[in-house]
Amino acid sequence: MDYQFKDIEKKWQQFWADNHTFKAENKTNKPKYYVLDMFPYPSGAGLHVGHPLGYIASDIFARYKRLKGFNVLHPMGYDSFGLPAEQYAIQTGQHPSVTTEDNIATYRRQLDQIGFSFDWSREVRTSSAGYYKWTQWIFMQLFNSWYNKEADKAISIADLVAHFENKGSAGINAVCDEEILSFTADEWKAFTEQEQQAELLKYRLTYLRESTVNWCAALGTVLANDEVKDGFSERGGYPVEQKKMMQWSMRITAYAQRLLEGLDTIDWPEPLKEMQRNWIGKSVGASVRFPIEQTTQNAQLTTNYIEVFTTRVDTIFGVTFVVLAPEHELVAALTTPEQKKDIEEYIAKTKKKSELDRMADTKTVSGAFTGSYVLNPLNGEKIQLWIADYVLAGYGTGAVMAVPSGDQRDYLFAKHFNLPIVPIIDIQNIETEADPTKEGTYINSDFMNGLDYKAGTAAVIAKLEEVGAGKAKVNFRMRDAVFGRQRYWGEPVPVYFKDGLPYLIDESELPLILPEIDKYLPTETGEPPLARATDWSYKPSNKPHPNPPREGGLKEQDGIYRETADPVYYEQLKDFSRDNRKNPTEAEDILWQLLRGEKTGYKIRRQHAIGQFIADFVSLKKGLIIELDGHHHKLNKEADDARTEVLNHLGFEILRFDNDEILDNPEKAINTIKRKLDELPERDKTKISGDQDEAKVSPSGGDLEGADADGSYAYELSTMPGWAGSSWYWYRYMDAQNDAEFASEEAIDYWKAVDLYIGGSEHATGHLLYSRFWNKFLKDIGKTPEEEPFKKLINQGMIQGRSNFVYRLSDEDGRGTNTFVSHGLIKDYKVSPLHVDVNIVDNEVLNLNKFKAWRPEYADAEFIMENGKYICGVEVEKMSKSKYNVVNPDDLIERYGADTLRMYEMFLGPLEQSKPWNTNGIEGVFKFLRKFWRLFHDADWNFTVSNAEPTKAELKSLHKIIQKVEQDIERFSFNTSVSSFMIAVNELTDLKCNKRAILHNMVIILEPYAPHICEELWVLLGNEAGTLSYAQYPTFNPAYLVEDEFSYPISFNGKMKTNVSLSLSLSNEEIEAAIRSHTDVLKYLDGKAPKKVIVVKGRIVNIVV
RNA sequence: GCUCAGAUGGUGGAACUGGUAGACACGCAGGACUUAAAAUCCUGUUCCCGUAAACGGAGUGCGGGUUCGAUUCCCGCUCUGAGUACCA
Repeated sequence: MDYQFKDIEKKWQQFWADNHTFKAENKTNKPKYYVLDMFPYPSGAGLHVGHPLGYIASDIFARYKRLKGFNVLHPMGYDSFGLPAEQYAIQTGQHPSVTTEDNIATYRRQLDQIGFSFDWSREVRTSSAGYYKWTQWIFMQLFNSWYNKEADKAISIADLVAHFENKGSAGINAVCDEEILSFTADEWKAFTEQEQQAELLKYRLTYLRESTVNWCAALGTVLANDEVKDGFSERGGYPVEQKKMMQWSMRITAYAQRLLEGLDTIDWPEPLKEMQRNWIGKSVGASVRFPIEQTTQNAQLTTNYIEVFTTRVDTIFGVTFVVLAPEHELVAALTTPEQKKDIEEYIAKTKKKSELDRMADTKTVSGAFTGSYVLNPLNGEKIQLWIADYVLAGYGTGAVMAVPSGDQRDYLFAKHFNLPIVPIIDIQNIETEADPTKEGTYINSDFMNGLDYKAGTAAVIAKLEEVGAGKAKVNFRMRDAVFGRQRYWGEPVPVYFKDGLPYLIDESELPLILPEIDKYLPTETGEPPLARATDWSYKPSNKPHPNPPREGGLKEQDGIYRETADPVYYEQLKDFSRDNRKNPTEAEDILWQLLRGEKTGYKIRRQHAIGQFIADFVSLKKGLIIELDGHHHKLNKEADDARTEVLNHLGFEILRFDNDEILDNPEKAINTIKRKLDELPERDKTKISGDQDEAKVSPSGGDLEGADADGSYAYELSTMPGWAGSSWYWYRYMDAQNDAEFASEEAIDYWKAVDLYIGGSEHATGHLLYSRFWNKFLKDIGKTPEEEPFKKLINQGMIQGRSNFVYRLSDEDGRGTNTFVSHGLIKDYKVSPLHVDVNIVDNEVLNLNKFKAWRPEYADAEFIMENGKYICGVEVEKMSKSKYNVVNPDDLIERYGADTLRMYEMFLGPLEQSKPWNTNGIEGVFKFLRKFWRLFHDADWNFTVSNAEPTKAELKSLHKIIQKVEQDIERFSFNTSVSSFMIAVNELTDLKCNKRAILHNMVIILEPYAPHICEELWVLLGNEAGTLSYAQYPTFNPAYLVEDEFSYPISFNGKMKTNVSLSLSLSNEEIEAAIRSHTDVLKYLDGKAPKKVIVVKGRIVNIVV
């Protein structure tokens, strides 16, 4: 039979699933190997061709390791808490768990048909209670721990309490908040419970504190730094502002040094390590205290010095002014009455500057003088105290000592405000700019004069310590990570409040189940969505948990729909409408072009907020809503029906269209709409209270301050951030069903750490850093054995989209015609480019019939072609629906099969390289698999293999590929191994080889790449089904590759001219003699004598003339 | 600005420690089979000169250098992509 990939692939996928072929055991006598993929967030769009790239690579590696005799753990799961499902819930009322469930089903179907060897019995979902129980549990361990600098590890908070009770705060060296108290054991015991808890909170590894956060009003939540791009949220692009809020934080800074050092012990791509190093941002320097001058001291001051951090403490005698950040807490107290106006104006100006302006404008020098002075701690010199926005409140101490001779920003500042510039190094050149050099010796520097950088720095630090004005210090750029957001779809934080202080719930109460709520937005007073929960008010008692697990389904759906929106909700809704308008779907856009303005005779608005909903299109006058059901709506019919009912109540008529109806025949839809509009009477507006556009909006921004103070609720309302669940999931795979522990000790001890982790570099400073942090913590508390969780990491490159264009001819008035010009001819015509679906273009040649069928208005399209073909234009862009360049793996599998897709994705280029997707070469891989299939079959497609002894040439081909593929897999060069397979099969085809001895081994080594076809052939060869995955990998035997002769390339002055075949047994002298007298060589020498002959045995001969 | 990665035919890419540049595949051109198309197979395909072959010349972003020999190592530059950004 011909190669029937569809039947074969279906058959074996079923077989693997039925027989649990890839189930990993937690204990065997085989060596273990753990291959991990970054688990996906199951988005509504499903997989595109770029997603599986890394999964295919890891699958090849996992299968290869199995064949090499390893017990392989290769699991998959879903990072299923997150914003998109929640956004969708807000807009539609659909419960995020339902959306998530649907999306996971799609992912699973798509993953299954690619033939991955995942052990699905270990699947995890971060949003399932059985999983987040342990995320909450880890949170509790962090809450119960503090970081002991002495031991350089996390220790139980109980030990800290014991120490306080015995010795007070003396002798504790902890990573903790700045403003800890000093007390004796007796004083500690005299503290109230509340005072003790407040003090302990300053030490805990997860703690509450007021911090400046990135608040995104549109999303109603706090975002992590890596979720904010240029002052806008990464997801959705909404504006983000800085805001103070009580927030859960994780003391990741306690681990800064270990996170930095650990990088040297792991096999990760250098750029990725570099990103983490920069993110951690270690700088070694000193902190120095500048006493505040007597005359400017006043009663409001809480200290009598300004502390700065510097990496160039050696330049202290070059300090000519000190600068505070405008937000520095001492600014007000240090401003003299004469300068008050200046300073206040400057601060006001700075505040107004948006994040964006500040970034765009790094050149303008600005600042203001406080009127106060500080003293140089080493020579008592009087120094002006300024404020300026180039000093950041969030880094170091929010104050710098300015050395204009050595720092360019200080230099510009000094020039601008006419402050002194003092050179301090003899060879410094400060004519036009600062000179940060460390060469030379010091001048104008008191006791340092004549010393060099190294000696000078040591001397200054010694002196500062002697006078108590400073000490050596290491500073990190990394901040503690915010660990909470005011959202619904995440892990509830297992904490309740007493007297305004957090306490853990009892461990036996875990999991603390996410409660049901009626809608997914902050409350009117700005509290997080969890405040809406009516069946959830956690009380720390022995009563049964008040929040039993949800039974699923949409039973309470009706409750979601109210006829009027509350003002906060409505304001949010309008934000979403705005965003929706910017990103219309294809069908929406087509319809909008036909409806916009008053083309129908009535004013139509699109993406307009009504009640609790956003209508796709609406005529407010006639009360007609036009809804377009995209793909996702189909999953959602119940919810849509319910909202139709509510809208009817409000006096609206609803027309619903399928996406395809619009795409296929927009004219028909328009006619239906027009008829309806004419038919309908004017809407009865009394049914809805007030016009929605004029709804009063509460000014609340969702501030949480004091939320617990009035006792209105006693439980934590924020949920954990997206990175919580993904910071430990690789341990759950080791023992996914365990209900007593996050994973058993035996399982963790067996699998230890991930041997190979494959995923994108976009997680460099998020997931990959937080995971290392939690891993170190889990090790500290004795739960896991390894300091680093991911031994080796490979970044797969991003797959970009590759768009195709057609060129529509314009008429004299510049309007588009229905004629299209081929790409090579566009310079001769007036045309406008239009995206065309890449799936109807083959090697840049447009399929004319498919194009005519693509859109009804192109049915009569005419073409100006070149050489009888219509050639499309090409551009590399992001893969996106609106650019019609999304290539879906489903379509390719339908046409070529999973084995071809797997091999083609690898053949595309080096795994780590980003590249545009291009389907052009896929035929070549498909042909290769057919050719491979044909080796086992005769001309009539009958399975025929010979038991004859293989020839020397056949064995050579085989062993060449065995060696090559092994080398390639070990260095993750999958593209070259695919090429080698093609070479091997081409050679064996030329040799007409159908020997069992050869083909048996070929099937084994190809299995990781193309498992389905190999399983089929394996059984045809007479082996037992299912044994291939664990077959004996063939051993490379170099004896088969030994040659007696080598065809030496002969080059003259490095230019290759000819070849001479010689025996490999000859010595260098014999080779040289043979070459010198060879007729071909003599011909090239043309009578001249060679100056020198270089012989590299088995490689090359070079003749210098 | 800083840090990192990269630049090779019409295209994706190969050349692993300095040793025959362009493997493998796509595309293209020509041919076989066929009434025809598809499929399949064969041949050619870096560029320039040349009808073709032989032969010759140029050639791995640009300019230099080291070397018998450089896509590979060194110096300087250009461009592209990614990360980061007043970090004291």
